[in-house]
Amino acid sequence: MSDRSDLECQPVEPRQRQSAESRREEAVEAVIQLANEHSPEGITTQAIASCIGITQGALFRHFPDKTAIWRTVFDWLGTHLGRIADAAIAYGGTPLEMLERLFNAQVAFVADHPGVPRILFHELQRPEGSPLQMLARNIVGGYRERLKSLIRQAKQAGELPLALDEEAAAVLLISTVQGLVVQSTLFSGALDMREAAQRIFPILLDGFRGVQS
Amino acid sequence: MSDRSDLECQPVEPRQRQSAESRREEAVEAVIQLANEHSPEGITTQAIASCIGITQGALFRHFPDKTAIWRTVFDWLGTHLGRIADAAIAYGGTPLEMLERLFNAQVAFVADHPGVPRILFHELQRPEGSPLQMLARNIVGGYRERLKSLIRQAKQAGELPLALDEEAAAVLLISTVQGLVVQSTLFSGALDMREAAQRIFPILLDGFRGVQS
DNA sequence: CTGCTAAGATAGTAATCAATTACTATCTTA
DNA sequence: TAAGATAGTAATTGATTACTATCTTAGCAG
Repeated sequence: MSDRSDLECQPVEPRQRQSAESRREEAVEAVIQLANEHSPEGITTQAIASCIGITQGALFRHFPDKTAIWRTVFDWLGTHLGRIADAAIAYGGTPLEMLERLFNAQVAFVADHPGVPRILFHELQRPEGSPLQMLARNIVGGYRERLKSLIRQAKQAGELPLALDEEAAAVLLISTVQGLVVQSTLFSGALDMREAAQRIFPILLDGFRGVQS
Repeated sequence: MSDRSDLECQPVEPRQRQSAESRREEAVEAVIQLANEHSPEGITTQAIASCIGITQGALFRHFPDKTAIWRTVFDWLGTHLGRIADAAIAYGGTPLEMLERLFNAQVAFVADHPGVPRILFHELQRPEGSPLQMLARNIVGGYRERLKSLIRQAKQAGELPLALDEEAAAVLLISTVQGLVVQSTLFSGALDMREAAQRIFPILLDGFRGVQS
């Protein structure tokens, strides 16, 4: 809030002429990277431009609007997160194995891109029904439906008790990802998120199985 | 992002002269209320001033700086959250009863002030060690230590297994509060946060108790 | 009734924001 | 090789940001 160091990004590249498509992809990466240190509302077009090594005005050669940049970012997030989930489920195994694999895959992705949950949850938390919020809702909601489906399959396979609240369990898994980000900063990044996930997931799984009374 | 409706707050009061102390308290309430719709980085001094019914310049009669406003907000949060935790623990009962009461008290507070987790977690997620981040770390870290202490007591009382990972369990409880905020927006506020907490907490508790093998 | 003080209004400031302009460099291709 | 398309720069726009200087007046002590 005070330093204003401009070395937030490395445009140290040899400054070459790039295609519009390439620049759009670079812009998306820049936004996700900038989200590690700044709130979405604090990410400026100047910062994005500096991050990819072009001037601020040149950014508007590739995007008609700043909101268009955010739309592209959300599209990118939607497809990538969906692809990760597809891969984790397509690998097969028991429903509970798929559930754990999906959870670990999401944790690994967030560990590589810590700004992602910030982007999604920021847009989710605002009341107004902006188009961006609909995209965020679809992404997180879709992830939640996949989780619920796996939990339902685990029930049918006898891996989880039928009395388990599917919706509550799914939301618990989602919020755990966000919780891991908080934990990693609370521990000053001393603990790897993937390692912390290994400690937390068994507790959640026991909770899903319930108490054998 | 586009409407710019100024009716974010209601300064409909009869516009009376107030003491500086009173205005400072109003400013804190205004910030916490504005955090329901905006990210902390998006809360402007103009919005705060409009919210309490004075001009933007008049705000700087009571605060030397904008960071001073945030310091006051964090102080307010620290004392209030600490007071809530003290009350929940002082009420007595078994460690597990105190744990559930503390959890419910925090959920009730967050349900009344949805912007609070946003403020705390926003400051936690940024890497630089700003003075505000130290305050946020103390608040959340202190809450985590209280949770760990209760879990430890529950272990000694035989209410929880000794093998339980205290740290992971405490962080899981903290992130659940944040998860409840996400859930309430994902459900379009159709579900009360307090009610959702009643569904999620038993799952967590079962997870803490572990699987009786 | 009279000053004095502090709360607030009014009206500025420089800096930064998103966005647009006029213009230039570079690549492609007819 | 010349023409058009594309990617880029530099400068500037009006709006908004945090912050400040000057003026006004409410409210209280004497």
